[in-house]
Amino acid sequence: MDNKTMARLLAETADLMEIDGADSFRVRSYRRAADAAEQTTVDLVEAANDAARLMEIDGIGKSMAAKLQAIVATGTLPQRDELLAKYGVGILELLKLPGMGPKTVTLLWDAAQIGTVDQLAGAIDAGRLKGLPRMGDKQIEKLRKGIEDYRRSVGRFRIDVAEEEAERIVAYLKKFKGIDKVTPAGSLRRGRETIGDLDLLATGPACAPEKTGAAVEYIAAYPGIHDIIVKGENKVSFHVAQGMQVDVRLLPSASYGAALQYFTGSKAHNVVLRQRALKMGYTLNEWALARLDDESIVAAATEEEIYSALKMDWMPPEMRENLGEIDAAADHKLPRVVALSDIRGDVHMHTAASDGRNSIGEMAEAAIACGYQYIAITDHSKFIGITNGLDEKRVLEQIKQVREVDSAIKGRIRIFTGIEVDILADGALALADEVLAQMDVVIASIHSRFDQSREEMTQRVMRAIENPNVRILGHPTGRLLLRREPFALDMGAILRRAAELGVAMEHNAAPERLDLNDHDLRLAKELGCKIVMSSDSHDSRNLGKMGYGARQLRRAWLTPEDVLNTRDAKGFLAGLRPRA
DNA sequence: GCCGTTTTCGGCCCGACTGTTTTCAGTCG
Ligand SMILES: Nc1nc2c(ncn2[C@H]2C[C@H](O)[C@@H](COP(=O)(O)OP(=O)(O)OP(=O)(O)O)O2)c(=O)[nH]1
Ligand SMILES: [Mg+2]
Ligand SMILES: [Mg+2]
Ligand SMILES: [Zn+2]
Repeated sequence: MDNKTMARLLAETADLMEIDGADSFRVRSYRRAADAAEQTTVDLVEAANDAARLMEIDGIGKSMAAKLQAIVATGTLPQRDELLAKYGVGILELLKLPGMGPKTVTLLWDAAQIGTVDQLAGAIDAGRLKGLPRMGDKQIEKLRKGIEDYRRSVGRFRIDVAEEEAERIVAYLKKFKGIDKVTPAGSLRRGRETIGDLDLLATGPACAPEKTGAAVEYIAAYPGIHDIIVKGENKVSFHVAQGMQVDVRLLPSASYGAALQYFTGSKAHNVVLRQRALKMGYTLNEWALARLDDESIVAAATEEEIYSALKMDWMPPEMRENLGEIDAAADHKLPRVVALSDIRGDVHMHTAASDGRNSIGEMAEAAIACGYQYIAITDHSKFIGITNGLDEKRVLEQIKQVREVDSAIKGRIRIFTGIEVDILADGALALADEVLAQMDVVIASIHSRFDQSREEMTQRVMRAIENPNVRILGHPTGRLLLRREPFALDMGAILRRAAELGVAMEHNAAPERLDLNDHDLRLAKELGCKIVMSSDSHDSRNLGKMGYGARQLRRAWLTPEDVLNTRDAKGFLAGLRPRA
């Protein structure tokens, strides 16, 4: 049992309760608890014997704490089991169809004994839906298309992929006279590692009420469109050929701040912010913040004005996940989170000596162009499955080469020696200790045997960081976004020990990794671990591309002090694990 | 079911779009 599974059980229970006709606020509290289980840094299994500790988590009360304890003890939740026995598992998938909500699921179940997607598809083909309440021809066609879209849907997208798509669409939209500004919002603006859809805010005179007709037609004529989902006066939603959904929202320039605030979200942040507005005698929507009594507008043009009228500091979009930022902003206690521009060096990169493309000198020149003060050359160690990994002899040669280039470059940048040494299946390292001891930056990483059990993997990493030469744990979970799951690991135990030893955790900023993720970065900070953000470049052109990584650090509320490579070269080395 | 700068009871965000609704329900952002 783990937090993620517990979150899924609670979310499924919420879905089932809603289909079963439960009170909607009660359903909402289950959804809230599911989100809390997923986002909390408390290990729910560890905390299960302490109800008071569970109840400290926002959204977990007395009753939810007891349910969490039951899940840990038995592996299931009786409520969920009973409802599943009544409706069958297929009902959960049915609810996932676009356009399908709890009311329609209940109708189909009561009136036509439909409880799975396949049964629905069969009923549509057989014409069995005709005559059901609220089931006209258009509604039935909508459901048929819903099944088609669901079966074709590809899920979420990596943020770099989403951003590229967004840039194409933004460029098209901006060409329309009267659309002044197109601002990406939603999870893309918040910097989430994956993006469910693109949310684009269009503002300008052509987006003002009663005047949107031409702009809407122009948007709907975007050449990349596969199909249009909805098209109204104030918004257009469509799929592009690659399957990504795009929501374009049109609002007048005077509402820009309220609109951007709304469309940036997150949903949970919006709901709490709107509740705060109500308590203060205001109402907040995407058009404006207005007084409840005479409906006069208090703020609308900028986000700063909205937050300020709510007696809060403005905060970066990355922090808007309802994880304490509303209270912090109201108390004027928001931390100054780290920015990409704070980064002064990059200490994980490969050269042509192993599987990179460039020489040491080329990497150094590229780093100078990025404005960095130092880099470390960290090629792979010799290991099965690694192209061209360095053995002890080649490592020693490379140390010499690095020192030569470093002195030839005459202080324009500092080049540290280093290695990305493999952690073998038993936790030993792939290079001899005497050699590792001669290098500045020793990153230990796992590139093999991802299938080990949680206990084996935890022991393996523990043994590796106990080696006094290891100064950074590289891409600690090994995940590849949307391709390979993180390996099973007791992250809390690793981070606690790493903090004691002074081993820094890497945030690998390659967009397919972003490892550690935002959640584990928050946990690392809580447990006192230092972080190093690195590009893991295999090509000099990728140096400096750590923007998505910086967004993850900000999502974890990390400040420059938490990130070692915001320091100068001397400070960076001093922040690493002390050498014996 | 959760929660408290009026509350331990009585609230719980707010608007756009679609369909068959003759006055609004359902779904989604
Ligand atoms: N007030 C309010 N705003 C919402 C609600 N649902 C969505 N929003 C706002 C905040 C969201 O960030 C924004 C875009 O909605 P999306 O469904 O696209 O969510 P988001 O982009 O955050 O995540 P995603 O990666 O697309 O799954 O719209 C809601 O129920 N109430
Ligand atoms: Mg979105
Ligand atoms: Mg959206
Ligand atoms: Zn690696």
